[in-house]
Amino acid sequence: MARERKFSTVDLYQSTKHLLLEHGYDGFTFSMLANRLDISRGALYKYFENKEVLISEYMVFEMKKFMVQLHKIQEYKSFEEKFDYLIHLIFHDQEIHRLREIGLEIPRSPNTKVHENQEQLDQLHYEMYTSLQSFVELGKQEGIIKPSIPNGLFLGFIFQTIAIPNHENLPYSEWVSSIKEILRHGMFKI
Amino acid sequence: MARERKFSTVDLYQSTKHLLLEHGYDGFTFSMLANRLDISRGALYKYFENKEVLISEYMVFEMKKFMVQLHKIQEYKSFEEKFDYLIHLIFHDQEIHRLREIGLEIPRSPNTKVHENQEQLDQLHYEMYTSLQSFVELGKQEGIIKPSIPNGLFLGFIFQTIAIPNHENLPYSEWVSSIKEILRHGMFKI
DNA sequence: ACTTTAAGTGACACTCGTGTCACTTTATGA
DNA sequence: TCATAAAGTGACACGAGTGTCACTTAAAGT
Repeated sequence: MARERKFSTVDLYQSTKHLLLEHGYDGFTFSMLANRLDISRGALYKYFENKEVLISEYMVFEMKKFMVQLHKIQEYKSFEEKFDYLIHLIFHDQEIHRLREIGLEIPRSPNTKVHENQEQLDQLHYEMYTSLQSFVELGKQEGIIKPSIPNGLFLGFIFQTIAIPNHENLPYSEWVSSIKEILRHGMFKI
Repeated sequence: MARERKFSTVDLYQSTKHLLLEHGYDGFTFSMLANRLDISRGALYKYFENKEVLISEYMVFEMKKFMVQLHKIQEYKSFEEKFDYLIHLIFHDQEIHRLREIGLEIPRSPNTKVHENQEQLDQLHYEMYTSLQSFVELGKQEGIIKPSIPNGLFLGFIFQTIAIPNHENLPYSEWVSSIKEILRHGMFKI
C-alpha cells in the first residue's frame, strides 16, 4: 500500500532511551533523534506531535516492560527470595530508576495524548508502589524486617542504593553483595 | 565615584541557588536571574561573561562554605561523634548534594575563569574526599565499621541516603533516627 | 501501467536564549 | 557644579530548537 518505513518502533525506542540517558530530558531534541535514525526531523512529526508525546509514550512502554519483570516477584514465595530477586532486578535494570526520574520531568500537559500517557504512568507507578508495599509487609509479617522501619524508607534505601556510584570500580558481584550485606545488617559491627 | 549597585553579591548567590535548584543547570537562564534581581539581563554581563562563569563561581563559593562546616568534623574526637555530626551536617545542608551534581554539569570550558573555578572545585572536592576518607578509616581503626565495606560504598550510602524522598512526611527527627539506625545495623532483625 | 497512500524531505516562520554595544543614569570627589 | 566612572538599559544580530506544510518518493493493489 505504501512505502516502507526506514526505522522500526524498536529502533526508535532504543534511540530515545539512549539519548535520554545521555542528554536528559531538556537536552533531548528531535534533531538528535532524527539524526540517529537517519531520517529527517520532519518525518518524526508524522508520528509524534512533539517531545512530550514521544517521551511520555516511550516511558509507558518502558514502565510496562519493567512491571512485567517486577510482577515475577510473585513467583518467589519467601521474603528472602523476593528480596534477592528485587535487588537483582533493579541492578540489572539500573536505567529504569533514572528514566523514571526523567519521566517526571515531562510537564503536565493539556495535550490529550500526553495526558493519557501520564495517567497511565501514574497507574503503573501505583501498581509498582502496591506491589512493593506488599513485599515489605510480607517481610514484616515473616519477622525478617524490623517493624520500626517505615515502608517508604525501606524501599527508598533499596532504590537509592543502586545509584551509588562505584568509583573504585569494584567487581560487580562484590559490590552487590556488599550492598546487600549493608541493607541487611548495616555498616557497624555487632 | 560611581552609582550604587541594585543588588548585592549575597542576593545574587541566593537567587542563583534558588533558580538552579528549581530549574537545574540547563533550565537556568540569565533572563530569569535578571528578572529576580530586578535588573536588566545586560547588566549581568558586566559581571559575568556567561552562565558557565557565573555558575562555576557560585559553586566555588558554595563549596567553600560547605567545607568550613565539614572541617569542623575534626573538633569531634571519637568516630561516633563524627558520624553524628556528619549526618547532621548533610541533613541540614541537603541542597549541597544536588548542587554538587549540578556543578558537574558545567561543561569543561576553555574559558580561563571557568577553568580556574573548575580546578578550584576539583581541589575542594579532593579535600572533601580525603577528609571523609580519613573519617571512614578512623571508624575502621576504632573497630566500629565492618572492615569489609569499601570506603566509597560507606560514603555513598551516607550521601545517597539523604536523597531518599520522605513521601510519607514523617517527622524529621524520626526520619533521621530511622536512617541512622539502618546505616548502623541494617533493616533486618538480629 | 496507473492510482493510491503512507513515508519521507527540506524550506519557512516563529520563539527563546545569547552576547554585544552605544547610550543613559547616578553617585562621588575634585 | 561638573567631569568621571561604574551601574544599568534596551535594541540588535545570531544560533538553535520547534512545528508546519507543500512537495517528492516508493511500495501495493487494481
